[in-house]
Amino acid sequence: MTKNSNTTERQNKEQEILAAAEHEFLTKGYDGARTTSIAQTAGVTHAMLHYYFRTKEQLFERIVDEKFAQMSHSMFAILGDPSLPIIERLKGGIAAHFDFIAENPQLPRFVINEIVSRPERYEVLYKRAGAIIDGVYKGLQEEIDRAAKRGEMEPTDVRMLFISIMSLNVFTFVAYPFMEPLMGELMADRDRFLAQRKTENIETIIRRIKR
Amino acid sequence: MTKNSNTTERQNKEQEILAAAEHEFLTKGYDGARTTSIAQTAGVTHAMLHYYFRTKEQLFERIVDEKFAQMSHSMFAILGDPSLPIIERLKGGIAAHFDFIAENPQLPRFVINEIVSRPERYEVLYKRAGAIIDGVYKGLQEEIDRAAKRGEMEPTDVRMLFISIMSLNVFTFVAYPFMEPLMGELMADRDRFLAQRKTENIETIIRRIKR
DNA sequence: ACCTTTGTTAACAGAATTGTTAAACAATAT
DNA sequence: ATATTGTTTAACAATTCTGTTAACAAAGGT
Repeated sequence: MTKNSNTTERQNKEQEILAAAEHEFLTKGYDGARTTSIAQTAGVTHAMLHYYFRTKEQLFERIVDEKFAQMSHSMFAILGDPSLPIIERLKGGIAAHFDFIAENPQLPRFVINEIVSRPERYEVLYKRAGAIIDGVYKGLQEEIDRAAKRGEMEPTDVRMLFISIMSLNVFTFVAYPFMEPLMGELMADRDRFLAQRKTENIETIIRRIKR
Repeated sequence: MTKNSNTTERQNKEQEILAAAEHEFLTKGYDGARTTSIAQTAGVTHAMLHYYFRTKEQLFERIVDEKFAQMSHSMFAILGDPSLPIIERLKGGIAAHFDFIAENPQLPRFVINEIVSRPERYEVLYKRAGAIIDGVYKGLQEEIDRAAKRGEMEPTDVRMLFISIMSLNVFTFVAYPFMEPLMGELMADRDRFLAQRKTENIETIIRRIKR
């Protein structure tokens, strides 16, 4: 075997472990996850898992970092395309956010659970994030203020608007397993339901802000 | 000591354990919860906890049963007062639902996590719940259809409407610890923020359904 | 060919956690 | 008073899980 195929194999194993860990942590959380189960899914002995990632904690942090980055990515998606008129921009932003969460449906629940169970850990991270978000959203707030002055839309607090958008988009996925058995045929066809839900969420928000 | 004061003490201990267990399970989940920690919080030895509730599993189920009942209660609150005109009825329903969750802010996250982590367990429960909800909501759907025919509101699918209401109301609390550090002064005064959020959610839904 | 580095395995150690038990203790009824 | 029933405690058993170690294998560089 050449050097190349070897490092590839090594990377493969690392990736296998990471993939298995992602699935395990996202479905069962840190406490419910078992390193032996992750190793088994990845097709390696559990000693190998420790060889590659030292501890469960460190493996978990790799996943957490990735998921926090994705979560922040998803939130920025709401901002939409600044070159579009405000209403179109928001429509696009809501849709992009929805699609992103649709591809990572377990993401919000995982991130929220993690924050709830160990808030201290993320205080530093949050201080920075809060400042960044503050700055970025300020721009949108100003554009909204101008549009409102022109009478194109209701005066609106961006932060409240964002909470509403996230509520509508995120809840659909966070609560999916809870709602699905209660809703009968409505949710039977997942793709159809999600498409309906996306337009519904856009419609709901637009009606809220259009004058 | 009389027989009475004795049974009272016993009930007190049981209640103490249950209260401690509720807090532990709701904040940390089943896997993260520790029976020793519950016992300590309740001020009893951990052997006593086993004496009263046999196993962690059984103690957990006591809490789950209560929380599922509360969750179902909260959802029925959305139905509102049938004697009111439809718009007023919905306003009241949304507010009642919001207030209920506000008093049990950890409830939805707990119930959803439980369903996600062991769906099999609740299949039976769900079959029944699905049928009940189906029947109850059908009445509201008919009233909405009549109001729509009279031109008082948009034609609306009750189930979609319910998902939107739950999204807006529930997300506020599920994501509270996640959003709070990001939102600066907006969420600094919790009571004020919740009051704002409640009227915002009502306004959002009403605008969606009013013609 | 030899040595070093890296990867792999199996067995095991340590810690934490749930659950049990036997015996002491308290309350009550007869 | 005493038997009975229920409650409490402390010690311990059993299991599960994470993390380590020591021996071994493979590969690469010199």
